[in-house]
Amino acid sequence: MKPKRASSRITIVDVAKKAGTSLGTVSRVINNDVHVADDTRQRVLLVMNELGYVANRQARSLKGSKTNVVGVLVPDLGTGYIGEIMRGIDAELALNQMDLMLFTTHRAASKEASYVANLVEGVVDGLLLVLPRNPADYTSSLAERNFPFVLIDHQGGGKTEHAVGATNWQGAYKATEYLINLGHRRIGFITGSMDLSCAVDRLEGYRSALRTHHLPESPELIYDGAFFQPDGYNGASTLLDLPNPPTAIFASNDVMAMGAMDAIRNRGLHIPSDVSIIGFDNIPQSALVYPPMTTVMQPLEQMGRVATQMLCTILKDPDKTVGRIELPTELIVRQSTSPNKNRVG
Amino acid sequence: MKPKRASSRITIVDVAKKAGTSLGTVSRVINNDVHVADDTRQRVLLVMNELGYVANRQARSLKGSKTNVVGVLVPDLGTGYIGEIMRGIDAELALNQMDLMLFTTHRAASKEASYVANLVEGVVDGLLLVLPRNPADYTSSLAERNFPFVLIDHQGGGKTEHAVGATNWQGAYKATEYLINLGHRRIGFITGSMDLSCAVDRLEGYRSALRTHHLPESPELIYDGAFFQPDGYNGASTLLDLPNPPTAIFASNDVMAMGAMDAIRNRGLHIPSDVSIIGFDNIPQSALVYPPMTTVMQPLEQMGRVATQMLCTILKDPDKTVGRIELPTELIVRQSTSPNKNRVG
DNA sequence: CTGTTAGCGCATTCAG
DNA sequence: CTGAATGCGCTAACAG
Repeated sequence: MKPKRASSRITIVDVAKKAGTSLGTVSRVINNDVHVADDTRQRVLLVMNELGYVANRQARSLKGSKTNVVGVLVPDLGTGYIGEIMRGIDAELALNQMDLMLFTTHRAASKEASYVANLVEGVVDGLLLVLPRNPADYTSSLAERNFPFVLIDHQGGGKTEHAVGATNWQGAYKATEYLINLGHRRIGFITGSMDLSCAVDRLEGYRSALRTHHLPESPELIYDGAFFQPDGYNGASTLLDLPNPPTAIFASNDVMAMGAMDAIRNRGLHIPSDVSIIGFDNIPQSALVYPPMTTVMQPLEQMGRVATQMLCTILKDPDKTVGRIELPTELIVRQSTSPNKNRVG
Repeated sequence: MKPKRASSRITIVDVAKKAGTSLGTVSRVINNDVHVADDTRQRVLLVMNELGYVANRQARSLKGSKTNVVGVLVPDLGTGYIGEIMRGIDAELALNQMDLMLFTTHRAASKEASYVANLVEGVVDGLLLVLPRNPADYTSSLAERNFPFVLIDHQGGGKTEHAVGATNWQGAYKATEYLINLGHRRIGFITGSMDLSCAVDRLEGYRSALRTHHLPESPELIYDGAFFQPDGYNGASTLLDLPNPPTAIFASNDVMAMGAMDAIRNRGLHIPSDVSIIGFDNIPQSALVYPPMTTVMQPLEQMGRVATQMLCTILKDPDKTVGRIELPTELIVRQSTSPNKNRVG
C-alpha cells in the first residue's frame, strides 16, 4: 500500500543531479574512465558517498552481459573436502572482485543436466564444476553453447577441456611404496566410487606400485568402497577376516580410513603395530584422530584457487586455452603406519 | 572479431516473432497470466521449448525487483559446522525454487559492514546471516533499509529481529549435570569466543548446573578459548597442571574437545578413565575420534532449514513477524565420559 | 573532458 | 483476449 520501499534505491541519476553533472559522467567515474577531470571526479565521488550510492548490478549486466559472478556446482556441502576447495575458490574470487553463486548438483539432478546450463546462463559468467558425477552431461551442453567452465578434480572426456586435478596416481603409488618399504607384503586397498576418475587413478597407483615391486596383486585384497565412512569400516572388517589378512590397509580417502581404524580397534587390534593404515586427502581431521593418520595430501584449497584463476583467464580471453593442470599430491607421514613386525627376513 | 557469442541468447522477442504474436503475449504466458487464449498459450509454449528460451533474470529483476536468490553470509567455509547449516539452507531453498549466493564475511570485513548491505541489495531478495561476529554492524543498516534478513546462531540486539538459534544454555547445563551425576566434582571448562552469544550461553549453562548442585565455581577451572583446536589443547594442559586438576573437562565445541583429548593423551592419561571429556556441536567427526566423543548435539542442518523457512515467510509477507526460534540441543552420550573413579564416598 | 542518446530484455500500463 | 508503448538503471557510442 504505502510506498514501503522507502529506502528507494538512489540511482546514478540522483547522483548526477546532486553533483550537478550528467549521468554519463557519473558512469565514467564509477567505471574508472580516465576521461574525467579530477575535480569533477572528486565531486561525484563525494556525492556518491553522501547518498550511499551503490550500483545496480542487474542493470549493469543487462547491458554488458557480464555479471561478475561465477557459479560453482558442488555435489554436496558439509564435507570438509568440498569446504577446502570452496575456500580456495572464494579467496581467488575475492581477488578478482567477483561473487559466487552456489548450486548443488543433487538439486540439479532432478532436471535434465542441460537445464543447468540454461539456468545459469545469464546469471553467471562462468562455471566451476566440482567433482561432478557425470560431467559429460554438463560439459557437452556447456561446450556446445561455448560457455566458459572449468572442471575440478575430474578428467574431462579427453576433449580440450579446462580442468584442474591432482596427481592421484602418483600419490597412491608413493603411499603404497611407502608401505612396501616398511616391509608390508600384503596390503589391503579400499577403493572409492569407481565412476570418479580420481578413484580409478588411486587404484591404479596402488597396483602399479605392487607390480613395480614384484608383489602379487591379490583381488581379495581389494575392497569396493564408495568414499563413505561405513565403506571403510566394512572394508577393513572384510579384509581382516581373510585367512591371510593384510598387515596394512590403504583407503582411498581419509573418511574411509577412519572407518577402517574403527573396525581395526573393534577387533582389539592395535594401530599401527598390528595393522598400518594410510588414507588419502589429508582433510583437517586426519591429523586429529588417534593415532594421527598417515595420508596423502591433496592440495584442495590450491585446486580451488587454480581452477578459479583458469576460469578468470578464460573469461578475459575466451580464445585462450589453459588445458589441464595437475597439482602435486604429497605423502604425509604421521603415526598410523609402522614397520611390519611380522616380516619374515 | 567474429560474433563469437554464437549462442546469442534468444529473447522474448524471438519467441514472439516465431510464434507469430507480440512480446506482450509471450510475457503473459511466461508469467502465467490468465488472460491468454489456451491455444495461443500452447503455441507460445511450444516455440519456447523449440528455441530453448530461458528468461533473463537480470532484465526481469530489473523490473520486478525480485531475484529469487537469497544471500548467505558466512564467516568461513571448510568447517563442518558451517557446512551442516549450509546443507539445511540449500535443501530448503531448493524447495522454494530459489538460488543461493554465498558471501564470506572475512571478505567483506575490509569494507564497512554497511557496504555489504548495499552490495547485496538488488542482487538478493533476502539475507541469511550465519554466526556474524558483530551482527549489529549489519543488522542496524539492514533493518534501517527494511531489508529482509534472518540471523542464524546469534542473538540479535534484543530488537524484534528474526533469528534462529539453539538452546545452548540448556545443552551446557545438561552436559555439566551429566558429569556431576557421574560423580565428577571438579569439572574444567574451556570457553568459546565470548563475543559470540552461544559461547556465553554455554558458559552460563555450565555455571548454573554447578550452582544448582551446590558445587563451587572455581575460576581456575575455566580456561578462555576461542573455538579453535589449539585452545582445547592448551586449555586441557593448563587445567591438568593445576595442583588439584579436574577429573572431567567440558569444551565449548567439539574441535576444542579434540584438542583437549590430544593433550590428555600426551600426558599418558587415559580417556575416559582418568579424565572424562565432553564437547559441543556433534560435528560428524566427533563420532569418529577415539574414543567416540560424548557431546551436545546442535541441530545445525535444521537450524539452516528453519532460518530459510523464516526468510521465505518474510519474503512473501514483509509484515509478518516470525521472531526468534530456539531449536533444542541434545546430549549424545558416547565413550569419552565415565564415572569418576576417584570419587570419595 | 563532458553531455546526449540509444538500447539491453522484460513487465506493465493502456488501448484496442 | 492481445498488440503497442513506456521505462527499470546503466553502459557505450556519439557528438560537442
